[in-house]
Amino acid sequence: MSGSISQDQISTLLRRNQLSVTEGRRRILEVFMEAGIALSHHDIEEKTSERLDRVTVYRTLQTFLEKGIMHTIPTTDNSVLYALCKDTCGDGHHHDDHVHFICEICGTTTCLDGLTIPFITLPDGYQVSQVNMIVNGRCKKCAA
Amino acid sequence: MSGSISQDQISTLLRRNQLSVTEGRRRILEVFMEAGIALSHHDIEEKTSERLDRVTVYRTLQTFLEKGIMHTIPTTDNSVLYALCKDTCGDGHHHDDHVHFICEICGTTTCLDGLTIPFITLPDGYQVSQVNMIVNGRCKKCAA
DNA sequence: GTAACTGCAAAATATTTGCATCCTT
DNA sequence: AAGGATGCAAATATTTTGCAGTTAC
Repeated sequence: MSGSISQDQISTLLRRNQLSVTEGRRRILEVFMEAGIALSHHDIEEKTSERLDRVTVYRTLQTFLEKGIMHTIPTTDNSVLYALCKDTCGDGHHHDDHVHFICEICGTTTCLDGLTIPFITLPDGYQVSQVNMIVNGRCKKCAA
Repeated sequence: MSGSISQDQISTLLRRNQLSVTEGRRRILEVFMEAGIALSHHDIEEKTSERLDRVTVYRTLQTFLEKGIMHTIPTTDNSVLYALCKDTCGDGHHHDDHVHFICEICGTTTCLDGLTIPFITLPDGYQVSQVNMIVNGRCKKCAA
């Protein structure tokens, strides 16, 4: 399972974001890549507790959010999930507009940055600077 | 200021949602109607501290979220705001799709339920059941 | 070697729960 | 009168901070 995750990929992602490669950062990225879905802070703590202190998890996630490597996604039950954005991993850049797709069956979260957010017509005089969409539904696998 | 907020309006909203009219619920709705913007839990506590216990604020907000009278809105700094949805106040119904507009200048939050969320094209086979949009920008007043 | 990351301990905050009392209908 | 809402006290949980030791480059 973790064999499919390349350490090179992780190192590259970190370096592209001007971050040193450390145990905490590597481990947290591994967890996200293995999971493939958005995780709560609690989930992450659980999956890293053998190797990382809770405080390191807080600080690392904070760093990742600031760098735009991860994003937070609100849930309907009023909690927050952390998601690794795939295309961000690729190019190390942070985009302003985001579409997150969350599968209601398997929980898979996909960051659809490639998707163009359609123009919406707002009341007269309103100016849009940033749009975030959260799309809930069923992913390809679970739709059938 | 609070003179412009009708107690009738508040009572009606509560009754439409099968909720009894109590001090805590009335006071919290007043605060939101006076403010006109989305508020953090901390804001709400502050504005009600003279009359309500902190625990009542927690329980009342929870109730309002369950009834769909209010919604939570994630912010870019990873915290959560509570917003009273205007059209929900009107008809007492909860809609699945939501568009929230947040003015980056004055903080005014508008729940644009009347707005039709445009169809977005997702990867093959994906099914959409609910969409939430958060639009950041400048409201009419602040755009000029 | 130096700057930055990490773990530990502890403080500060935030949230939940139990229960007795009061209010709404 | 009865069920539910509220306040208070206290238990939990969450998040932040300071500092000393360790690691990455």
